[in-house]
Amino acid sequence: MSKHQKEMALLKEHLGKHQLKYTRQRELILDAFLKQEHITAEELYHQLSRKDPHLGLATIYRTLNLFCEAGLAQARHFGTQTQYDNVSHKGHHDHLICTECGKIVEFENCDIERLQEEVATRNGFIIKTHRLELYGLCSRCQH
Amino acid sequence: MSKHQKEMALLKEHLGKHQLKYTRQRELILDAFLKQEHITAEELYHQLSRKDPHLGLATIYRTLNLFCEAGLAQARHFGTQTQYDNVSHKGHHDHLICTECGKIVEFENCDIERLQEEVATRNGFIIKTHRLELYGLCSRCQH
DNA sequence: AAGTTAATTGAAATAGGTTATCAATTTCAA
DNA sequence: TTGAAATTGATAACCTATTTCAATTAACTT
Repeated sequence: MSKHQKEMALLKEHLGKHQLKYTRQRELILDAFLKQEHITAEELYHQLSRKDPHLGLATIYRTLNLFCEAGLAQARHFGTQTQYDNVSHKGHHDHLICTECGKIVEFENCDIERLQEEVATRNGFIIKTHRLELYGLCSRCQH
Repeated sequence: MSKHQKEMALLKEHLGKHQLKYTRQRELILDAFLKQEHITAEELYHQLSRKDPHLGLATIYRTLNLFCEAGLAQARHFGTQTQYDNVSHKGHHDHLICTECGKIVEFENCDIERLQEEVATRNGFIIKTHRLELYGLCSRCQH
């Protein structure tokens, strides 16, 4: 009895619609992925290589991209790497970043998100995800 | 007599503070960069290779990164490439990006910016710059 | 239950964008 | 003008992500 019934059902639905197969690897990767809020392919690869040393990195990438198409994950390019966000973890958060010391504070602001929706609607867009980063100096670095 | 006195002054100030030198290449790249609203290193390379065939791609990358440090440019990762935004282009603008066709709509929203300031203040930060990107589907790609 | 077909996998090669290396050149201060 | 230090161009190296391909596996058929 898996903990992720809903997500697994979603995945199976997507697989069925596209003549894709439900494999041991996809199940393994799904379980590991859903425990995270966001993760890179590389990190997931290392986590899983303990359980199954033969699982290839290419399979991780292929499967994470599959999750994106199935609506379970969302890719976000952050620096040089791609973060795969777990969509079922609804608390999306934004970042305050100190350019001096690198400190990162996460925050969430409903008012900002509402205004974002307004802007999108006004331009005919439907937002699937977003990124907001505020760069500046934290209290300790202001001198 | 360059058109970009202000930006050039900013660059020279940064160079002076960091024991860096003002070179012919940096001047060339600055002039070309400031004519754009945003551009990739590759694109800039091709534009400039007509004027100066010996200008190397590595120099473009180095210089664009320098501009980021000097506060003239801002890097934005889109897909596999990096867009360098011209900060001096009137009023900072944010982006609505279609994940399907790549269409980019620029917008500005004072209310969002005000809320950002509030969040920063609440966390003891002083914002120097920010980045807001909304990803989704444009009106034409919603089917 | 065995056979068939098409999707999937792992390993390695490849791709694409960006950065590091290094000898030669250029800037800038003395 | 000279000399130390930064910069450049060419290319190699790097890193992340995708493609290739033969072997394997899932799922449908009989």
